[in-house]
Amino acid sequence: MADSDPSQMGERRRGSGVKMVYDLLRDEIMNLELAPGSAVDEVQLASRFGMSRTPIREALVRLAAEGLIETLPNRSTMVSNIDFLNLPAYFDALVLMYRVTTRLAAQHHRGVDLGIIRAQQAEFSKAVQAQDALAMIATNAAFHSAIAAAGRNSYYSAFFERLLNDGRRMLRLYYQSYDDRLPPRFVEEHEEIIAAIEARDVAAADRLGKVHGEQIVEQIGRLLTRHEGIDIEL
Amino acid sequence: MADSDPSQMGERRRGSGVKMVYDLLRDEIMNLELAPGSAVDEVQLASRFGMSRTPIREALVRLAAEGLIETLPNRSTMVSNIDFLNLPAYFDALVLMYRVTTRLAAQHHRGVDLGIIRAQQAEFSKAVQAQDALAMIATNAAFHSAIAAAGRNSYYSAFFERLLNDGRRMLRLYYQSYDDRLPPRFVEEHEEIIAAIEARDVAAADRLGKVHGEQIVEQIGRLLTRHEGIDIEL
DNA sequence: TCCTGATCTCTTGTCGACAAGAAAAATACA
DNA sequence: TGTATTTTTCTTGTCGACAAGAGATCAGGA
Repeated sequence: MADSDPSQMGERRRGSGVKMVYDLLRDEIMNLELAPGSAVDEVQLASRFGMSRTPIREALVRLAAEGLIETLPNRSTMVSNIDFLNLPAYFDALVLMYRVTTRLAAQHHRGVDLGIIRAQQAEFSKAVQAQDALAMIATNAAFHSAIAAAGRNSYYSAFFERLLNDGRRMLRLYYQSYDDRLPPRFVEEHEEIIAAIEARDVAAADRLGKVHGEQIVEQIGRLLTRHEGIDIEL
Repeated sequence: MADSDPSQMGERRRGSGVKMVYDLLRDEIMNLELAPGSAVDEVQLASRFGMSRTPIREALVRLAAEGLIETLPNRSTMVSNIDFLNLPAYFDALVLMYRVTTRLAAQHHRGVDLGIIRAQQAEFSKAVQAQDALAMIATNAAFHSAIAAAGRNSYYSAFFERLLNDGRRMLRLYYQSYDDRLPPRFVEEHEEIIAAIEARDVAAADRLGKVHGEQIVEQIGRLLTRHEGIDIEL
């Protein structure tokens, strides 16, 4: 909330400014520190970061390309609202990508991948024990991102990553209202997923990915909407 | 190829410049009028479009966000190369999205959708008869985009659209070297797909989407790489 | 000839200033 | 008091200029 961050005010390397602004705003938006619908002012950001509007603008253009902010021509820029109308569609896509990425990881993972996945799972487990909702959401996403990376399909990875990021805001909203408790079952399910991947058991990976995804959908979606559930054989 | 387009040089509405540059460059890149690897110069574009570098830059940032151009820091900007290494991954994703979008269209399409889809199919058929490869690629993509839109899942639509756009460059390359002939079978398959959607036959839509996707993969992929083929039940 | 270092050139990255567009505020008028 | 119209204000969109980085070129020495 400080007007400016002194540690960032010194000499900056040319080109680093946009990335810094982009990363920071992205985090603030996804963690709901910047509320959906709240205004994003270029000059304000410029003075906050001690730079001109040009690099700020570039960061905003990138955020807009990802759908995280919206611009009203000539008028204003604001943080995108969370689209609850499309929630069933979102859940369909999410569950399918859970399945596909887990399945591909079982097929294509190599030596280093399991170590990375296990490290993310350790982080996730730690966050669950600490009841830290923000960390749970972030580490859960990182865990599944690592699995997607092991699947060696950059198209799926990119799409999945985007879905997870979109979901972070909704999940945050959910956990905010339910007091940060999350069933330890998720931790166990993660372990089962890891085992299936390690055993290269594609069918099990697929099934576990589906169950795990639907688990989360159940938790969040039941209250908000009737979920249809696509039933597709891969 | 003209240095500048006089019809576009008059008074422009504020904000329309970026869109125009973005759309045009996007088209030129996807139609291979701008070769992969070729340089993209900001000042050159600025003089070509009769505007300053700022709006050009914004358009380029957006193209970069979509992966259509790549930026070497402080040095240069160029049209992205086509990634032939990831072709199997690309085909997997493409076939899956063919299936998913066709299937969802069979489930969720409404009155207006079929008309739009049929219109696109008519365009496609016309392009095939005219042996116009560029038009075939574009109208085929539009046909499947229309189907995806009828499926009412914006996450899938956006992802699929992106895959189709990525594919346009590869397809163009392919047809360039094979003298623009394309089996009329594709037209028939499109008809079958429309019929399945209209009949709300989800299983048939799924199967036809898969077959149709694999058909295209076969045509293009066989020469370039061994295709693995994901076999997943939806 | 080949390596090393300085200089040059070319493109991008950043800046401050100004203009345009749209909403909000203020004013005029019945 | 209510409404139409003008003015103000606030934010974004665009511009031209300058600086920095990184390769390319060139000069000098072995």
